[in-house]
Amino acid sequence: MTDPAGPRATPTPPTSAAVARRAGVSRATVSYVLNGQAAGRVGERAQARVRAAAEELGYVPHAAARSLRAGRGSIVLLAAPADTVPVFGPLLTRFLAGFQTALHALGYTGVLHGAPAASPLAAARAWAELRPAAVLTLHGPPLDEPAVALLRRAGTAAVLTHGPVAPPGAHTLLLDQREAGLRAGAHLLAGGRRRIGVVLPAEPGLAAYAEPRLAGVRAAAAAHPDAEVRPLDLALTEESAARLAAAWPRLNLDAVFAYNDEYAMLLMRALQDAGHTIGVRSPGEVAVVGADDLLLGRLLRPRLTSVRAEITPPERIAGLVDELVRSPGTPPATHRLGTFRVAARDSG
Amino acid sequence: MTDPAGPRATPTPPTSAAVARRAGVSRATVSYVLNGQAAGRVGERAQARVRAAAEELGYVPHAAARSLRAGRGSIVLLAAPADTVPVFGPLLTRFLAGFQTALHALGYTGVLHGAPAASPLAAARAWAELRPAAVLTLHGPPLDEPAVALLRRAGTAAVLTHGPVAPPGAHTLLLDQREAGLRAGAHLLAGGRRRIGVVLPAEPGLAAYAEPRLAGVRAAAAAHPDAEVRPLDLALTEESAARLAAAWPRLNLDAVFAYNDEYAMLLMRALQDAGHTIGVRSPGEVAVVGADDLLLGRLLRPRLTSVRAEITPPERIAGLVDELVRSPGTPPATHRLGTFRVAARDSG
DNA sequence: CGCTACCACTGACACGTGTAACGTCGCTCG
DNA sequence: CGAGCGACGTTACACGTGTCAGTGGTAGCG
Repeated sequence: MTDPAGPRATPTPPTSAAVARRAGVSRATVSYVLNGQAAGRVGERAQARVRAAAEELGYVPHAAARSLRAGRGSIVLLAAPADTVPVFGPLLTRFLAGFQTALHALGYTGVLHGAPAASPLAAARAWAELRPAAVLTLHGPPLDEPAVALLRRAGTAAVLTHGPVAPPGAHTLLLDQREAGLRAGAHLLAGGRRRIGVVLPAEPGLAAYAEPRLAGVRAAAAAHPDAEVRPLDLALTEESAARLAAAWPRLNLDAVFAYNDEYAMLLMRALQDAGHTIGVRSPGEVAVVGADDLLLGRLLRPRLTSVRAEITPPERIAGLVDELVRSPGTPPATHRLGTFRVAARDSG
Repeated sequence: MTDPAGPRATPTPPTSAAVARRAGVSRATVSYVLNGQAAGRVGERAQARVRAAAEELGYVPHAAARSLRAGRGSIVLLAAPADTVPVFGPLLTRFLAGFQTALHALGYTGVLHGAPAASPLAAARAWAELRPAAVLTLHGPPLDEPAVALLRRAGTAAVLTHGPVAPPGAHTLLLDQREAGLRAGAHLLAGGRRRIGVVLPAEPGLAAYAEPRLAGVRAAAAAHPDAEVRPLDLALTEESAARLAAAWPRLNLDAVFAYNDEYAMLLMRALQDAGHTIGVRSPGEVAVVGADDLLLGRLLRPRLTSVRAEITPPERIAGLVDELVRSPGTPPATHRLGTFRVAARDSG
């Protein structure tokens, strides 16, 4: 373990004891000063000396030691199985940035960890090792019961998971995917469409989203006795889209709600290439509605109609997390993560 | 701090001492067994008892205590200023997923942290608190000298930062953006184009990439005395693209290399809407080359030509990190993160 | 002058873990 | 029979931090 090659390979980070020695005070005094507990306990001069010493040595407190002592850590873990990370859309990444900033302001360290998806329990173990103050999932398969139990047992004060309903002990972050389908379906039905295809992505991580969206469309269609809803499988490749477009005449549909703007654009282009017309002006056209309202959806012609999630401001969620961490007895509840709205354009 | 509302709010996580009590052995024995150091020290029966007890209690080691004892932590920090996180493209997120999995296999915990961008030094402080085994940046403004010094002083064994050249003490991860420009420029020149516009994104975080790409195009043009290269500003909005398209005739260009497929598509659509033709078949057409080779680039017509980065497999980078962590004396060097290649399609 | 109150600090402990050093058996060999 | 020796465990310390309980010393007050 001792490496003769390294000259002074790891020059031992400065500790609070080093700061104390340099400032000529005790270690306790250093701690009080650097944590703002010095009022009425430590004189001005001593405080100044401590601060100067800390600055000169480049002292940075050791988070591990601190959270060991404090009993609870200060890190907030945004957990995501590794294979779902690539799926992160611009919406989520934008939220993520704001969230981490907000957490920082509250004294936490927000961190994103994509564990290997092999076993969800193994992932939870890896997360539990960090003894995070809170764990949230926004994406991918939600935490299951054993995972939540493990985390709770490891002292995690707040566990929040997305999905329709969280296992016992965990709070629910609700971005009701059903609502997305409901809005899209209602929009298409109001436009006179009755035979609606719903694109289900073939990518495995996304089924958890696609199912409730499909259910939402079905719920919207229930109000119209003559409406018909049919699921369609589509992978994110040109070949897959071409296959679906080739089969289109047999399907006898007049509208599609795609899982995503990307899927929508892919399919729309394939339909156009197969000779179909996209839009809602005449009954012969195919109406297409996507989701996420990507900028690129406006580049195709006609412009893509899209269901957009309006996410709760990240500061609000950060505040919620803080609250839950500080009063860990709070009974689990459901918290809205956002709502959906249709951005109507030309395609549907 | 004591919360009367919480019944048994935090049921104190099980420690190795609890496992030891339950198994009827000492704490040291537990440690040996659970870390695989039991060969020849602990009998089979005792090992079995320890493992069973750990399982029953749901014991998970406390990473903070462990890294406190070990001196160095096991977390590998992927650092990114918060405002650059939304810019993560599919390439990087895909890399990220594989990287975290590979790190996990090597015994590290890979974690992504977007610190508030306010002060780069403050961000480095936040990172240093975690005493990570390694810190890398792939994106955004690279680490500067004080940040690297702070991290090194905090005991971080390996600091790797992207960008043309790393500050002293840090390794360089090279994804040579100049090369992207070089390839795109060479491709356009080989296709007969001579007056090349280069799109510089108005978004602030991206200047660090855009500059060297521009330089690369200039370098490619240097071989042709009659070639001309002109920078163009463009924001990622339809209005900005329309403005640029309106000014197009005055610019007298016959090709564009855009920062990104997104920028490329945006501009391409705006040019088309302004009556220009995209392609390379006739001299009157405008050749467009993007970057990143997004699937969506193939949906527009003509299909978008693109410069694609071929990123080093994440396992390789993870192995490199492990190597550097284990022999911290290694003098800083430059490591290739990938190379660029042109995916030629119809637009340029 | 005695008592209290306050100030400016310090000593010491606990948090959970890994591991080097140190027993304690039971057995074998000289 | 004692010494030596594996096999099997344990005792004890260190890591860096936060904070409770003191501890002198000085000043205020009756």
